[in-house]
Amino acid sequence: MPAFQTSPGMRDILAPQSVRWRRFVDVFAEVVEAAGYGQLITPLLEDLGVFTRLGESTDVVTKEMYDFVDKGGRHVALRPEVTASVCRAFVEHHPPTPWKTWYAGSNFRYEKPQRGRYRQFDQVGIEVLGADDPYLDVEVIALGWEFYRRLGLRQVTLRLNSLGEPDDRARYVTELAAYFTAHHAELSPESRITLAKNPLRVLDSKRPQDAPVVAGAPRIADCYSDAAAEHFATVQAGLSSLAIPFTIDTGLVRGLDYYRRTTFEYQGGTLDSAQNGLGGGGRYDGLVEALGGPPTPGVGFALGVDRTLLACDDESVFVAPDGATDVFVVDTTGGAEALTITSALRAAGLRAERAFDNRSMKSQMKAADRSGASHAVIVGSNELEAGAAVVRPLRATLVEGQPGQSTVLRSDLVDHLVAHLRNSTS
RNA sequence: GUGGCCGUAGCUCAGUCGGUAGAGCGUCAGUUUGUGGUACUGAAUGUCGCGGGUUCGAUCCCCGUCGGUCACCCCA
Repeated sequence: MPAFQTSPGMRDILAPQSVRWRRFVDVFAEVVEAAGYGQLITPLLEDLGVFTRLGESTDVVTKEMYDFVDKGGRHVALRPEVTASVCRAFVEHHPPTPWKTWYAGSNFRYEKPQRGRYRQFDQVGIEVLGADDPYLDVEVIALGWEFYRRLGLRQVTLRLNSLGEPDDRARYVTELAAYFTAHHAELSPESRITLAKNPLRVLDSKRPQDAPVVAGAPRIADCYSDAAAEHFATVQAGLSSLAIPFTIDTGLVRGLDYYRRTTFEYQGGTLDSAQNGLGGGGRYDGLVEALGGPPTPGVGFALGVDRTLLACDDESVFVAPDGATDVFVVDTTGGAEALTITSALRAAGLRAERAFDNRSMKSQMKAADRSGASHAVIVGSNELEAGAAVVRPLRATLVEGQPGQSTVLRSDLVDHLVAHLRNSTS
């Protein structure tokens, strides 16, 4: 057993999985940059206060934060999400609005790890600050939808809700609290505790015991102001005009309690219900203000990389691209030839590999085969003397009695291979 | 944080009614010595998660611990 291993809920991601990981971010960047979003890179570490502004009733802030006092006496924390950092950056740099940003990176939450739930986990997301337009909500939701489509995911569903204006929401929470208090005895013990902290979250309960009470609860829709109702109607109409299917879920209450108006969540159809939330987001306000800025509306989402990748696995979609090399250089004369040949091939833009430790011809050929290279370049003592090399196709030699290999002068080798590979790939 | 299940070679797992352990895959090397996908032969690798207890003796029983997993919770 190794003396050290990764901390709970944290892990190493090796190739080829890491390749897929990077591709994932690349695809996301392609989708959102096509819509004019610019990447924002923020520190993993922020002043604790940046995150406590997220709200007192969220476990993410109150119980799950990695916080500590640094050597300078500052109370800092590893970010549990990045929306707060985006708002902090907005206040710090006051960019022109609407400010459209995207990000990708790790977040930290001290939770009990499970599959699809890690203490260090990655998210990609977008945030737009400074615009109130319902069509912006539609754009944001549509970009997430388009991203899943680009990955190849088919079984994603979109759940949508509106929490109304802050006043509506406050009024609703009061009504809800009164209702649940009246049905206190019917609630599960866990939900009673939740009720005291945040009545909205009781709607999220997955315990069967709570189902009847939750089903009879007042609806947020009845509390909408005219403005909120109109905003929500426009969002729905916009999604419909883009042919993006959604279902209204009045029980959809996002975890962080800064949301108002539109909230949404993408769910994976193949995942178990406990971990089926692929990503989600919504409209929020008050956050920029809480961080010392002017009143500024915001909207955005964050998508979990792990869960989305799990969903991709279930649908056998977005498989890791193979890092196949083009040419594998076999050198049985000591390795110096392989050094110069691979170097020249790489300079010419080809992916070239070689063997080390002066292994046997057979061993090197095996490695060449495994590398996925389409051609092997073979240099033995004969070739070395003749100033040449053997070029052997590795994938086409299945034909009986046709080795198909040729001897090429070293001076022509690179050009020969470049021409050859261009032909076979196009 | 609470509860259930699990923890044996790099990977997937078998096994010992308690006497320190195996398979497949993978890796490496060979199969008359300059050429890869199949086949054959052979080899290496495990403190049987860790600590303690019971026992003449534990990988197998008991306790604890750590890690994983599932549910709750939370959320991505």
